[in-house]
Parts: sequence; C-alpha cells; structure tokens
Amino acid sequence: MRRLPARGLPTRGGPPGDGARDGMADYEFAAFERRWQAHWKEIDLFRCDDASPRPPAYCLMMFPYPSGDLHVGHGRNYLIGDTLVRYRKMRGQEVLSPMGWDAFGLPAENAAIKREIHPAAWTTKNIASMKAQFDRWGVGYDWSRELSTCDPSYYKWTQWIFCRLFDAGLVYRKAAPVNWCGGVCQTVLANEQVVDGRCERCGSEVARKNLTQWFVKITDYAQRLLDDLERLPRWPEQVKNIQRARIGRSEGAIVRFTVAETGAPLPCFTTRPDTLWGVTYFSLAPEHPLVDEVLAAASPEKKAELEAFRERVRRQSTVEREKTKLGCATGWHVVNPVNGERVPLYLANYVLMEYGTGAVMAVPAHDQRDFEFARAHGLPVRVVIEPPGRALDPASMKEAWAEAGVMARSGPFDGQESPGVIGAVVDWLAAEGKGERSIQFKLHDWCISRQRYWGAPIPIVHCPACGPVRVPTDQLPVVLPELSDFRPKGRSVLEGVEAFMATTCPACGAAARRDPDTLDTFVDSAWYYLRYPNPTLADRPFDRATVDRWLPVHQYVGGREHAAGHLLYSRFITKALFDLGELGFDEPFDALFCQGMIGMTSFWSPAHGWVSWRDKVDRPDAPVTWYEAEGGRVAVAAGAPAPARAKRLCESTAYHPDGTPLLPEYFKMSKTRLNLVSASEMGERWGVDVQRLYTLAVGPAEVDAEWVDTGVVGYFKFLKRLLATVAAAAPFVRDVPSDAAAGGAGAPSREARALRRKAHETIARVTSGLELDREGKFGFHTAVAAVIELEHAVAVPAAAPPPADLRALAEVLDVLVRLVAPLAPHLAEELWQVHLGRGESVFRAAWPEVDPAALVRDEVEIAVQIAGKPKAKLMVPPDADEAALRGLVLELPRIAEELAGKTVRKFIVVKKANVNNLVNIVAS
RNA sequence: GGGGGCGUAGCCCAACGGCAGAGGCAGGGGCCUUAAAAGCCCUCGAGUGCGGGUUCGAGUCCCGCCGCCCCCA
Repeated sequence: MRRLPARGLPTRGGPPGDGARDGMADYEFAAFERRWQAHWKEIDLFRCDDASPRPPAYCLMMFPYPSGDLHVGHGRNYLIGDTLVRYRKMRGQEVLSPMGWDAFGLPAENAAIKREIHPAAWTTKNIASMKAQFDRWGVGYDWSRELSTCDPSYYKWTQWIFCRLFDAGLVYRKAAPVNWCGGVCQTVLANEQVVDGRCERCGSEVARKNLTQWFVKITDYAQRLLDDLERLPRWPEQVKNIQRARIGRSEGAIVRFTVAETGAPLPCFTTRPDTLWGVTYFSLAPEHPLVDEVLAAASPEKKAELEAFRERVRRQSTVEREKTKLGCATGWHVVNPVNGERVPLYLANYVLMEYGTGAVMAVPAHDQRDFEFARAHGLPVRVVIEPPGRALDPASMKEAWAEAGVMARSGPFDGQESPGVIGAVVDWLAAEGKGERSIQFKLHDWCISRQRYWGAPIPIVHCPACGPVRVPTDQLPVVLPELSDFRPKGRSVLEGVEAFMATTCPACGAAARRDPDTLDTFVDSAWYYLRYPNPTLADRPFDRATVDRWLPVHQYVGGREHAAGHLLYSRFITKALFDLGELGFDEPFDALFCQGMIGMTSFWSPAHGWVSWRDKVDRPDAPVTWYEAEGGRVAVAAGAPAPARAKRLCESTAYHPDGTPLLPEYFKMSKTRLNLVSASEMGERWGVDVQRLYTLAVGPAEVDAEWVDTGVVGYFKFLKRLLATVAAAAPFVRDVPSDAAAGGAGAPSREARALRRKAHETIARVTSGLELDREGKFGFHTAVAAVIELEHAVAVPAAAPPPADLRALAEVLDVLVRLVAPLAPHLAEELWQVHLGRGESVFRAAWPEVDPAALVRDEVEIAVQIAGKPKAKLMVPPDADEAALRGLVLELPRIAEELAGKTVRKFIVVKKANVNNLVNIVAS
C-alpha cells in the first residue's frame, strides 16, 4: 500500500510545485470548527419540524444540573448522543434532539449561602457557560425547545402534576425522620450530606428528627414497575436488575408471633415459613417501639445495657449495621405460634426498622446471618430442613443450610419437600389463624418534601378549617418568592417569608398558610421529556397527540447512577399519567443506553498531596515501587528491598518536578484529585473533533474508561491525514459521478474493486457500530477503527486513473466522508463542502448503503486446521463445496505430510456469511 | 451485607464458539530536516490471570480459585 508522498502531489489546474501546498490542506481546526458550527446554526440544522413526514426519532440525553464547568468525562454522554443524532438525521429521520437544565437543587443554594449570590443568578450564569461549552463541542440541539426546571413556566406544570397525583389520591402526608443538623447549619440534610453520622459541612453530630412530609404512593405501582421491565428489551439488563433490587419484591407470610411477657401481638414477615419450626430466637430492630416497653420494665442494669446498645447502633451507618452482627438480649421472650415455644428476644443491629415489620424470626440452621449470630451468642441451632442424602449435626455445623431439603421436626409437615412446600405451609398458617400470605416490597413511598428554598413550592394551602387544600390549577404556579438571606434558621427556609406564607384558603376563603416545603428535584426531572415536544404550550404541560407521536423516547442516553432514582421515578410518573388518561403510553423510554464513566490517573505524594498530571514528569530511568507500610505509603527504588510488613501497591516512573516520586492511582475525574481534563483545554489544543473521536474510541461506550492524555495524539494524526488524503484525491473526482451503478460500466482494476469492497465492508461495520446490538451495546470504538482502516486503504493516484477506477475512487471518498460525519462532524463538513465541493451540508446527505455486489470476492483465504490447530492457508473459491475443498486441502504438502498413515475421520467445513472460512480435519 | 463488571502485547483495547490483532499509544528502523517536541512510511511485539470441564475446535460457554474495579442500601 502507498502513503501520501510528502510533496509534489498533483493538483487539478496547478503546477505540481506550488500547488502541492494547497493539496496538503493544513488541519486548521480552530478556523473551520467555528465556521461549521456557525453554519449549522445558520441553516438551523437541528431544528425539529413537527410537521415533517419523515419518521420521528426522539434522541434524548439526560439533562444536566448546571454546575458550571464541564470536563471531558461529562463529554461522553453528549458526544455519544450527538453522534446518534447526526447519524439518524442521515438515515432520513426527523430527529428531536432537545436540551435543558435540571436547575433546581442544593448546589445553587449552597453557593447562595456561601458567596451571597442569588441561586437564580448563579444558575443563569452556569447555564450560559455550559451552553457555550455545548456549542464548542459541536453537539447539536434544537435550542428553541430549551427548558429549565427553575423557570415558573416549567415548574407551574411540575406543580400541576403534583395536583393531578393529589386529586388521584396518590399523595399523602405522614411523619418521617429526617437528618437534622442542629449545629451551625440548623437544617435538614440529604443522606449524602451525612458522613459518619456527622454533618459534612460543619461536623456537628446529625440527629434524627420527625417531620410531617408529603409522600407519593409509588408503592401502589411497585408490581407494575417490576413487571413492565419485561417490556423493555432495549434497556441494559444491569439497569433493570438495579430496579428489580430497588423494588425488592419478596413473597412469604406474615406470622403472628406474640410477646410472652405481655401477650401483645408481634407480627413478623418471613420468606421462609417452612423453617418456622427451627426458630430459636427472635430479633428486633433497636428502633422498634416494643423496645420502649421493654426498657420501662427493665432493671436498672438491663436498662443501661439496652440503652447503651441502642446508642451504639444509632451511631452506625447502614453499611456498618449490615456488616457487623451486634446483638443484645432483652430478657423478654416471644411465643412461636406454630409450636407454642418461648424463644429469647434480642435486639440486633442488622435488623432495619424500614424493612418488613422491623422484627425478624431467626432460624440459625437455615439462614447464614442467623447462624453466625447464634454462634456468637451461644444460641441453639435446630435443623428442620434435612439436606438430601445426609444429616446435619447442629453442634458441628460450620454454616447454615439454605438449600432445598426435606422438612423435619416440623409437626404436620415432616417429610415434605422444601421449598416446594412453602405454599402449603402458608395455607396452613392462614387456616390455623397463625398468619397469612404476604408480599413485601423494599421500595418505600417517595418522600417529595424538601425543607429547602431552591425548588418548586409545594402547591398546598393549610387551612385551619379545611385542612390541606391543593391550589386550584388556575392559580398555578405558586411562585417561589424572592429572598435575600438563604441561611436556614430552624425549619423550612420559606417559613420565614411571611408574604409568601400568608394566604387564603382556596376552599373557604379564610386566612391560611402555604406549605413551606419545596418539591424534591426528582419530581422536576421525572417528566421533563414530556415537555420538549411542545415546550411553549401555555395552557397544558403537554399535548397528548404530540407526545403520543414522539414518545416513548427512541433512544435515551445517560449515566447508570440514575438507574434507581430518576429512571424509576420517570417510569412511575408516566404510568400514573397514563392511568389518569393524560398519555397514550405507560413507559417513557423505549431504548436506554448508559455510558461508562471516564476516569484518569491521579498523582499523589505524602509531601505534596494531590499533584496535577500536567505537573508530573516521567523518569523511566528511575522506577520506584510504592508500598503501603505501617507508617503510610512509601516509595523505594525498584529492586530495593521492601519495607517490613508492607503491601506492594504499584510501580511507577512518575515524579514531581522537585524530584519526589508520585504514586499513581486511578479515580473518576474530580476536582480534589486534580485529575480533570477540562473540555475547553482539550478543544483549544487539539480541536473538538479529536476530543470527540478519542471519547468514542477510548473503549466500549458502556464500560468505564481511562483518559490517557497522550492517547489523543493518534486521532489527531488520523484527522490530519484524512484531510490530506481527501484534499489530495478530491481534485481527481470532483466532476466524476459518484453513482455506484455507474461503476458497472467499464472494468475497474482489481485494486479499484478491492478498494470499493473495503468501502462497503466499512459501511456495514460503521452502521452496525451506530446501532444498538442484540446485547444493547453500541460499537463506536470499532466504528472509529473501521474508518481509520478505510482511510489507510485509499491511495491517492499520481496521475488521472482510467474512468472506471476514477468512479470507484469517487464513490469511496464520498462514502468515507459520510461515514466520518457523525464521528468528526466538523472535518467531515469541511471535506464534504469545501474539498468534495458538495453544495449542501453532509448531514442532509443520505447515509451510505451497502452494495452487496461490491462485497463479492473471486476467491477467499481459508485456514486449514488439524484437530483445531492451524496448519496451513489456502486460496479457494468462496462457494466451493466440500468435495472440492477436500480435494484441494488434502493435496497440500503440509497437510499430506501431517496426515501420512492416518485416516481422515471428520472433515469439517466452516462458513462465515455463507462464504468458506475454515476447514478442520480430524484424523487418526 | 447484597448486586454487577472486568482481567488478551509495555499500555488502552479488537476478535457471530472457527487462523489471537482491527484501531490507537509507547518501543525500534527509515524518510524528511523551511513540521525539532503535534510530520510521513515501515516494523517489533502476547497465546488471552490460574486450575479443571464441555466441544472437531474455547479469549469466548460451564465449574472452582486469584486479582482489580464499580454500584446499592
């Protein structure tokens, strides 16, 4: 194959000498990237026409929280989305590609408190800078549909949705605990703001405080949310599993235990009623209300012990609670209804009040956690499920037997097969009045009250006479009042705004108070995709006919971290609105793709802390080995002895400019670790097409990837070469019809046919990379490799080739540029319009189609194996039959030699796409 | 505690159960020296973490280990 000669390229109409420089066409990305971005804006390329007869394609990328600066890690979401948008346009679809802002939320309020900027001003500023960043990335949106959740014209309809749910009986109030920082913050904290039981900001101890809050009955939809996952084949299995786990359906029975000391009922949920006869103790969550009764009756010593235990558990995080197995005997007992036995009652840290009834029957023989707890506390183990073919000895058992077996010591059920018998046990419990069938979900109702300022006010008025009354639709939105001091002073921020709080009851007209809370921002984002198709509608949140035409979203792209939150709430809201007759579909997103995160190596040393990758220097001549030793992390020269009792971490050649070795560690990009690569520094240095290409090529899009700062250079070289190749070849083909059909006239050379075949193979590869495959994956990285490969195959002719070859070249260049277009749109547009001289945007050109005739080969190379080991290669006709192959293969000297004296037992011919690919011979 | 993923060349990664190599980085050689550190061409390079199994054939499927990573409460 050739390579472009460095100079002296022939160009049309000019002397080889001076024209050469024109032919080389410098890769001046800074100039043409801006130029094409302006052009796309000018021709309104991404404007979506509702009236278009083209088939609709709704491509949606999760809208961001406007936090300010974007780094290349954020880029993955938007660049993948934009690639798909441009591809679908070229496929002839009318693409809806909107963008907006999830603009309510804590960071804006925190900025307001810290820097005395109004949250709205802070948000507006960030939106402007992020929008500019999107423009610089060249990602295309229909900005006429832009929305912002903090805009009253949007949150009016968020409040409307609250009202619809309220009217439908899906909203209710109850007291629920919140994390309360009683220190300087004087406010409610989100779970993620609580670190080790302390306020992340001021370090004060966090208390639990009960507040009356609004809840949405998502649990009414638990079963449907679970069942309908089956109807989402184009969702990642992993995300569906996360949702299944979050919904947490379990089938079993509620069993009516009683407290021995008082006779009070103590119902308990279990999924294993077949093990009821093996219960040897009983556990309660330390928060269980019964514990107060126990305390009241306890001796002073016991009381002190129990209170100390409660306090200890209270300080534990949920993670710690589930990992450690702490318990404390209460001295009380519980009566097992199936056999009347009294078993001791314990408090156990791993029993959580939020799940089931906060009370757990314990069967050490058949539950591993109960087993470990029983061994630790010297409690009896009683086997009631015998494993097949052997007997368990409670005294010597090393672990619980949780598998199938035969019931024993279980009264009426002795000899029955478990788990098949569980249904019968439940029926028996019900008939005996000792329990009943029950299905429990881990999913809780959705608490939507937030005691914060920067959110949509909850449209409720509290009237002394009428109680909570929802605000009539014609009085929406309830506008968030202006405020100058955002510091929390006890409860909800809005409670201090008298002009906001004082109102009249919509029902009776009496003086009343507004609800001081704002809506969880997940409510804002649970319906935004319904607004984009009709963003300016003034009298309704959306028009049913319009959304029914555009939704479900054809392709949703976003991060996996939203699997359990946003995606579940959105599915719920869609179903609720469907039930209320507002929508004609009950799942919002037909296909979902979750891109992996981008991380980067961070550098650290004991002396400097985190050091930016920009400041590190590499010294391959002086490698060090890092150890985790008792005194901390240390580096020693490679080969030198390791410190005592140290764990080897890694080897490294990274140094601080002052000569200190640096420890490399991979993390997702974050400010504190100084491992960010800002999108703008990337764009300025390499151009955004390079960033786009690298982001797409860095690895499978659904897998986390590492950003290697030296890795981009290869894609820069490729784009530069592509420009040079197309610019040099274009003059030959400018006026040549690129019509594939015309390629039949005349006889293209062997090389031209091979090139054409390569081009059509590449069409197939790139196309399949830009479509979701059976496993729900895209192949952007292999698509990039394929176009690089095609560029390698294009030889720039030294002189005008014969017409048939010229037509082939014209077609291949045309195909190459179209295939590159969704991946590196700016350069592709430059090549298409300037170098190939096309009059209109490449994104208004059609995606190339594979010509099956171009793929045909005269002969193919097959591999010849003996017993699966490759032995020889052979050129054969692509469709040769087995008899013909057998003749050819067995004549090969190498094969004849190997098979000498042996009998061929099997002759296996493997075809790939109906073309001979390999033969495997088994002989003995 | 539960769930998920990944181990292929010095590195990032390809490979419908069918010849381990598409692409990029780095290394080596050469060209160019009005692209020296973002130029061009060529090239070297692993038998797929370990141990079993299924198969005519296993990087791929199954079982058991080892190592790394992520997510959830």
